[in-house]
Amino acid sequence: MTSKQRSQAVSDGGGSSSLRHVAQLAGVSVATASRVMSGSSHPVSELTRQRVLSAADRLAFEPNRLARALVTARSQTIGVIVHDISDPYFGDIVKGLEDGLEVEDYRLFVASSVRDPDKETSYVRAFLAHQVDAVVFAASSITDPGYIETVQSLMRRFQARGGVVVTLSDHVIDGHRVIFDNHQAMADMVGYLFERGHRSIGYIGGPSELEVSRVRLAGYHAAVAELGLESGSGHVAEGGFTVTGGSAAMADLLANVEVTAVVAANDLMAIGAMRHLLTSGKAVPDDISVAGLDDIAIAEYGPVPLTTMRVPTYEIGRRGAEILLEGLDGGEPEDASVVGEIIERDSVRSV
Amino acid sequence: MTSKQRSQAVSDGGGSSSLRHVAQLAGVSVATASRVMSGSSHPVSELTRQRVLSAADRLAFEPNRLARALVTARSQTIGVIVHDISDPYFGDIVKGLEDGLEVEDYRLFVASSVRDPDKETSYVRAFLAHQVDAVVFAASSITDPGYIETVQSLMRRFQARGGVVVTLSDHVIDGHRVIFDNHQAMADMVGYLFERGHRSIGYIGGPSELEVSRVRLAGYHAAVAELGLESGSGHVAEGGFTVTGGSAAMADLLANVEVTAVVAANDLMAIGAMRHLLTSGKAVPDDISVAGLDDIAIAEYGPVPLTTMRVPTYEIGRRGAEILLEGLDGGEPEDASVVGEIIERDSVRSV
DNA sequence: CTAGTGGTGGCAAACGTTTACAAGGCCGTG
DNA sequence: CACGGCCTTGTAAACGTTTGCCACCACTAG
Repeated sequence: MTSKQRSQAVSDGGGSSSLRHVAQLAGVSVATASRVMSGSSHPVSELTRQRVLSAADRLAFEPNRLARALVTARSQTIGVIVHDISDPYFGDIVKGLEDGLEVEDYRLFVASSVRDPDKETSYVRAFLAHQVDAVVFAASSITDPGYIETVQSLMRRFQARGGVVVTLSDHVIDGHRVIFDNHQAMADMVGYLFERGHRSIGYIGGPSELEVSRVRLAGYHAAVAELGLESGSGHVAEGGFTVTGGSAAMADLLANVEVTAVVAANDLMAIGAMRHLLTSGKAVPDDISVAGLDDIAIAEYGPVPLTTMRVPTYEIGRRGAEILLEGLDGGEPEDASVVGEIIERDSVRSV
Repeated sequence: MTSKQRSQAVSDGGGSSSLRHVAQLAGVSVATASRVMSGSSHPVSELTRQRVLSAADRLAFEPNRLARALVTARSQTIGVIVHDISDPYFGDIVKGLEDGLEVEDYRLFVASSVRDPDKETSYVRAFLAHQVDAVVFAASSITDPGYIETVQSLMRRFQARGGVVVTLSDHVIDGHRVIFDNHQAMADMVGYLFERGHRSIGYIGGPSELEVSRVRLAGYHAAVAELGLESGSGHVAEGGFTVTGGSAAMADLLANVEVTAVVAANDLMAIGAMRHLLTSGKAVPDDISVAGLDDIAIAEYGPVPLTTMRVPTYEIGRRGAEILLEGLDGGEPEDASVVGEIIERDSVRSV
């Protein structure tokens, strides 16, 4: 035994031990130790198996996943891109992913792009460098030509060498998808208001740079047209996807047209709209009804409990995980589709 | 050139390329290629540097971080344990960590323990197996003896081999800390109510299994004693850390004692308390003032905008990142400390 | 003209695994 | 008694990097 070997053998209580130490202690070859620790299908006698196991136990051996990944070309890690992890919308999705992936022992890298194309591509690159087995885009596309081209090509190469990619929101990249139909959701919400007797329905839209804003607005227009409702450019106002954006847009709307109901592109804006209404002396829903879309946590506890449509974020994550696992297994999973549900609370009344 | 080599050289547009391909294309050794790609201090002539760079570019070479980590013993990854990533409280912290770590190019593993000791230890083990450079406990301790012992010993070994550990919430593990003084925060909030003229202040507490509940309750008691306020067992009620928990506790409190103000262990419970008050015909703040603690997003937009104390979650993450970086650099960073700030909104009035 | 020096480059080992291949022992069968 | 085969184990190469050590070259100085 060289002095180097001795010092390692003695490191029992200190640093991390390798398969070599386990093998040594058990009196077998590294190969054999590997076979029992990795659950290989290669047969090992019960006696030696026990010896290895107890040696591993005594050394508190934990296999080095990096080394394993290097040879198996499977890292058991997955990269997730979100817009912003502090946004519960994405938090829920990530949670769903986590739960769905847990059984298979995958670890998640999470990165917030804050909608910056450069950041996002750099994160994607980093994921690839870390040899993730899959990357999931939880957030919808950024509409930047350079970004799209780069990520597109990166992902193609990735897929060519066996990588799996799944998108959880409207995205241009090709990969497996779980789809929430924002167009239909908004149209349904307008339909719901129509059924409650509303005939003049205003729309408070989000920033047009975001794919999801456009899709939801299109859903509103489609429903209005189909139902033959009043509409004109005065019926729609835009603002940022925030409470203050919603307030401002509500003010614009009020200045132009008379409506009995308003639907907002998301709940935050709906809450802003309510606040503006309330502070300017109008009652919700008695004077004007307000509906949102998303069903974020705040929705239930706002100034007036908000009627909205729940988008099943957690479930989106779960389904994403299923698809991902199937893809990783070499299967060709079908895209999943997920539907919303209108949550009736107090901000809409029948007329 | 063997056929194997050819097929790899040709894989230009397909799979990922290794340093060997780059070296080959540039007509240099792998060692030299490595030196330019890794920014080694070993000198390389400008000419060959350019040759390597352009070869790397043509092959879209991206170094394999796993292989690098194996030899350098630095993975550039960090494991983060939270209670629940869909909880914006933790989302904010993680965001802060992300932002603080971005410049140094670290990747984050995130895992939600959902306060399950077994899950949490298994995640910690997994992080170690993936050779993270640091682990951060964003969530406070789970009070389970077996859990504590296991994690304690795991972390000691980890630190012994150079790993960095930082805790962002009351935690028993030793490591670097960023501290938010929950005791003081609650005492300050009681003091604030006192200054507003309140002399009979009720307390709505969270589940006693959680360290943070106990600490905040202790802060309340300390302040009440120091200020010489009315108090008795009737003045405090407990419930889950949720809106419904807050409602129920509020009902209990009302049954036992008369108060002019109530402070809740967190904002969710404060909102629950307000809802109970409002639905049972009492006005907030005219009949009873309500204060919370945390300043979650909902706080501002609740039934009545909530007066509360902001705990600077994002900043906690940022500071955690700084400490972590310093520790990784071999330094001995001091613990950081972070303070709250009372946010005055509409739920408290002076009497 | 030779020896020393400094700047570049390559060889090969190492990190901790997995796994193809081969080899040894033992048993049963012919 | 010899041979084939199965069961178990070991040997060594491989994954893609980094890095210690050495070698080479061109200069410069004596």
